[in-house]
Amino acid sequence: MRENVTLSDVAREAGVSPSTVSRVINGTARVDARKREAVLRAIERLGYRPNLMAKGLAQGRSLTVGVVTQEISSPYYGEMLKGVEQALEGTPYHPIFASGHWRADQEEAALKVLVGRQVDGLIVMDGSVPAERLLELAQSMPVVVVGRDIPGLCCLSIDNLQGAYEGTRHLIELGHRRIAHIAGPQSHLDAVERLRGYKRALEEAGLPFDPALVVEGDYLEPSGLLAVEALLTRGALFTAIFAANDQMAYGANVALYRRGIRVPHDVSLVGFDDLPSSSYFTPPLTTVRQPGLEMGWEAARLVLALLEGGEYNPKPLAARLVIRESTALLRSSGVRWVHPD
Amino acid sequence: MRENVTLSDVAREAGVSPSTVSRVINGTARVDARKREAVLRAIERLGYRPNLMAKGLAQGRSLTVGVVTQEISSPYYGEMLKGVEQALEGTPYHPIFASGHWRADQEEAALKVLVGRQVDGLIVMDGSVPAERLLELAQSMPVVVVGRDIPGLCCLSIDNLQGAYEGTRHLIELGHRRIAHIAGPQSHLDAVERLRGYKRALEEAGLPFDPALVVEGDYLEPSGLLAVEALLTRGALFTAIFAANDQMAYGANVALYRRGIRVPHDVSLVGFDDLPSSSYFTPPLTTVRQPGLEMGWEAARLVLALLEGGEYNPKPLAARLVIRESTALLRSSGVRWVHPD
DNA sequence: AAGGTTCTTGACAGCGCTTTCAAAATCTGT
DNA sequence: ACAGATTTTGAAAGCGCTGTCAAGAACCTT
Repeated sequence: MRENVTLSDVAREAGVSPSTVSRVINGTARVDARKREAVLRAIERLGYRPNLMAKGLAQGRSLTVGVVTQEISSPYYGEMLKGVEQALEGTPYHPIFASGHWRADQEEAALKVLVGRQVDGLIVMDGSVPAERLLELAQSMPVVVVGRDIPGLCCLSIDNLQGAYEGTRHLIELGHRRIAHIAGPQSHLDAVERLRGYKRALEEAGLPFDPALVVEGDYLEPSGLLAVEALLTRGALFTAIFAANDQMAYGANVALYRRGIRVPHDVSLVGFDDLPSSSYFTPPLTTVRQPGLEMGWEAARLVLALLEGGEYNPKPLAARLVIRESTALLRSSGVRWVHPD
Repeated sequence: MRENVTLSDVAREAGVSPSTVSRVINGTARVDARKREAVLRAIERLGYRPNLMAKGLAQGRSLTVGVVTQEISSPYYGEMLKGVEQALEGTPYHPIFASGHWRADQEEAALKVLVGRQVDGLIVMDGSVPAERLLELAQSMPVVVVGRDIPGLCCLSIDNLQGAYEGTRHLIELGHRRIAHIAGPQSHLDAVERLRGYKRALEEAGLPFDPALVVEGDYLEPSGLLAVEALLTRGALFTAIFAANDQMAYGANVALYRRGIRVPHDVSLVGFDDLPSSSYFTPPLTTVRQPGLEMGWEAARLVLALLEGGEYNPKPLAARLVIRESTALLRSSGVRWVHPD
């Protein structure tokens, strides 16, 4: 097992030409059975492993697909990445990740890194790179976008408005009339869609929209906590909260816990995403499930299809309400309004 | 902005030789100021981006470091990966990930993929690839191992025994005498160390070790839930639980919640890891913090150092108890033993 | 101004693999 | 057994870049 066994070493060992070795490895052409055997044995004996970089250079492709996420450690992206990884398993392709950290400039940097590494295809998750930039990239390689809708590009996203609508609607059906909303950053399309879904459900139920009941967060836990604090100190009256994602719902829950406000006894809480940990939350969180793993999977199958020039119709992905234990009927016996201190 | 601008294109455009272009790009030798300018302008004008695969082939290195995790979507590894990513930022290296899914064969497959992609260095997190295999790999490239101790290799790990000892100790100091332990899979060294830490704390306090109080889980939430169920149905008496990781603590908490057993009022709970979500758990979880991000960071700095042939003394990383709200003094007024139904 | 140094530069040979292309080997049919 | 059709095979030219090497330019020195 020497240092760097190359294809030529194998060729010499097997007594054939490098071309032949290449052919048996890739199955690109018929090769006499005896020679094939000899080659395989030589490969075995030498412990040969093809150099993918050389192969990539020669073929003009790298057998990698670039994935731009916002934050690799976020549980939400974690699921998607896992989906991508799974979908690519068994194919010659391998994912390579880069994070945009929710900032357009960092996203652009991530794209540059991936392009420089000659990725053959690209999956872009959320983010705020200009659409034109993505369209430009799409001219030279397959690009699929998750979580945004860009005309002219393969996009994969759920109906955020519909999901938020259902989450809010669930609360209304439980009898809640004053429902607070912890919104996501309004610079993100999905966040504004969720806010719209919330409004629509209210409207349809004939409930007034009260701006004092919505606070904007940044999709991270602390902002959920802060949002509830804000709501409480400004004296807002509410019996339920619809958070634009699970992480903010977690934060909200802690704030409520600190005030001795019990979920769902005093206040019902619904999130959005259904992170893996949400079913182990206490109480298990009612939430609008966003199929992260499936989205990652479908995105990857899609680039693969584009790469091979084939067709692939991604399964429609829908947000779906998952009712667990953080929501309950509004207590009939007189509403106990939550108030500051 | 043409399709594939190569270095020679730039050379032609700037009226110099390819070598010169290479030199100004890499700063490998002095170049006349005027020519340098011309080259830079040409690069700009043509929108040239170096092909890293070609560069890699020519230099015999890929500028990538391979990272073997067990599960890319796990919050614990998420933190470590983020650390690696951060540490590599600004260097010419980029991480490339592959998951072992807690199975030796898959880990081996992951290693093969990474080696085939010519990674220049390797970070292996936990797992059960045989030590000899890693030693063998270490002969041809820098290898750093996180979470295991392998003589002859750069290893990074915390003192699991000490951490578990402190977690258990904390419970004892709060007055608890009957402390259950949800252990990790005993096939993993860290899990057995944590069990040992638990035992040592007990022993030191003169408390008996009761095998009926320990249940083995698999580090995932459901197993924590099941463990508590098991404990409860077998009639075990306990006032506190020390779980070998946070995820199992989450599961345990749900099981307790379902039975109407309140944390920390009735039972105190401590976890291990301090996942990002643990401080937003309800109640915020007391846990033994394992500095995932720092571990990832240090591991990456370490391979970098090995790669450059430099020296790097990683900061010592210690597990440290983080006291939050899931643990409380044993209620003095008569212990209310928890029992099945 | 000539000889000696030191810099700057371009030609060229790879890195390990793929992929024509045409020669060599094998197989047809008669 | 032989011309012709059909494989199977190896030589060779890249893929885009780096790095050695020796030639040429620029600088000294006396």
